[in-house]
Amino acid sequence: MRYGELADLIKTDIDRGIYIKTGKLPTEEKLMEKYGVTRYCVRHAVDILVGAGRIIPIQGSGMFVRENTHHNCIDIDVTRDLYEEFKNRETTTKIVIFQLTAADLQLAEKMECKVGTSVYHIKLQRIVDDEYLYIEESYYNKDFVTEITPEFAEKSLYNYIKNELGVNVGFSDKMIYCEKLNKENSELLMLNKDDPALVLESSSFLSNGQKFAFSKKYFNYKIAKLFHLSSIK
Amino acid sequence: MRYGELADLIKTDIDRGIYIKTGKLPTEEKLMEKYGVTRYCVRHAVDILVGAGRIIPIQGSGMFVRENTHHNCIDIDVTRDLYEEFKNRETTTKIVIFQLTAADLQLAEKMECKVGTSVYHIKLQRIVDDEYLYIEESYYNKDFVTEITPEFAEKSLYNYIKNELGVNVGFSDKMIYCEKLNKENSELLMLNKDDPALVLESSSFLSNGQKFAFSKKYFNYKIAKLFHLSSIK
DNA sequence: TAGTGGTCTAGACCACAAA
DNA sequence: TTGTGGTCTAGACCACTAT
Repeated sequence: MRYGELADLIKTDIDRGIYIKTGKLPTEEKLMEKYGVTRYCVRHAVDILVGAGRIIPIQGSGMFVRENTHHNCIDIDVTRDLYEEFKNRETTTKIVIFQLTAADLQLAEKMECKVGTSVYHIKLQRIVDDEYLYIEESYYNKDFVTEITPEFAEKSLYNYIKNELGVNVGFSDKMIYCEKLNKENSELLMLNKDDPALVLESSSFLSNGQKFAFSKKYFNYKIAKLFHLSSIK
Repeated sequence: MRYGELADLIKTDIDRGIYIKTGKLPTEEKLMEKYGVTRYCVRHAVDILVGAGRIIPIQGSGMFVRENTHHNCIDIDVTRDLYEEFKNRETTTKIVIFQLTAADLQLAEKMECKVGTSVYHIKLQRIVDDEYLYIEESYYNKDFVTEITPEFAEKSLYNYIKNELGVNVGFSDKMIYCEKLNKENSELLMLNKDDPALVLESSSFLSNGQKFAFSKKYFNYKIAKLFHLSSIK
């Protein structure tokens, strides 16, 4: 078994709550026995969950599980695929803009591509549990993301791009700030002009470093909270 | 050499720009030779920088360096010690509140401590390059953070707590959202009431899981941007 | 002192990218 | 095909926690 798979198994167990009583994982040795793997595999699997903030290992004491107490909050690292994140909730998507355009100077700069490159431009509203949670305006370089349809844009574009189009997603930069809503966007969020918005800008790159997407999400400041867990060295 | 030390060395080299020409690190083998360490050490050191988003390793191709293009932005993971982050810039701190109080019910809940526990309560303004960048209101459980003085509160409390008091800092939770400023805080940021604020709430825990600090930073929405780099598995 | 996680060695072979 | 990073083995010993 690969350590990535083991990490998924352990994460599933944690989410199922089977370690809630003790508050900690079995020892490394017991995990080795339980899954029939070597220590290498166990440690690397655990490392993944440590990086995600789900496990706090304490030398000499054990590997403590952090139950996720942040309900109704959005993990910064999953904002790439909020459709998936909200799959167990009542989610509606309304597409406001869906078009293929040629990049002008400004867009070309933002997308790090040549002027004139074909770029998908999508804008949508996401309503979760009857609340207007966020609006998203995104751009995809057609050289890499060759074919998008509105049907997929409504759902998980990330999954589609990665699995159907076989795009090699590598890494992403995120920027978080706050600004006053303009009239148009405020109406799309059922808020008032000049109300605050939590803005999350995201640039996505292929594993070879080429930028293939840029998106800007405007979260409803009344309900949206992002969270981020981290261990400190 | 420990892999943590090696990570620091490599990071320093990256920051000094010695890999700017090639855009990538030497191969693992060359790093092994250069520093006289084993592959274990090199890989673990690199892992740390990969986790921090500074290196993108591509199998078969090399370890590419991501130059940090986010000037004037604040890495989410360094918000624990912004004094250190801004040490090369003109930074002024004004303390608004500095007191030792007994936790009431509300504060006890926030600090996950007993009612009546002694808690430091500090509120300050941070002015960077003549701009009112943020205000911070923080609470420290005196059971763990035994002695704080205003002099240290003005500077790097994180360093002081970790190195002078020997507190075993383990991990932290962060929550990011957006709200309208009240009158008092808006004045401390030289903004207007009901202007937006980017809020970063942070809970800090000892490595044994006990909560020792809670803080809330209100960033000036006109100038503050947070960023976060991540690789995607 | 016993048990737990952390660091490290010295290898082997695999998977992927570029030439 | 070659060079690169990724996965893995089978150990050893260290550092810290709890008792």
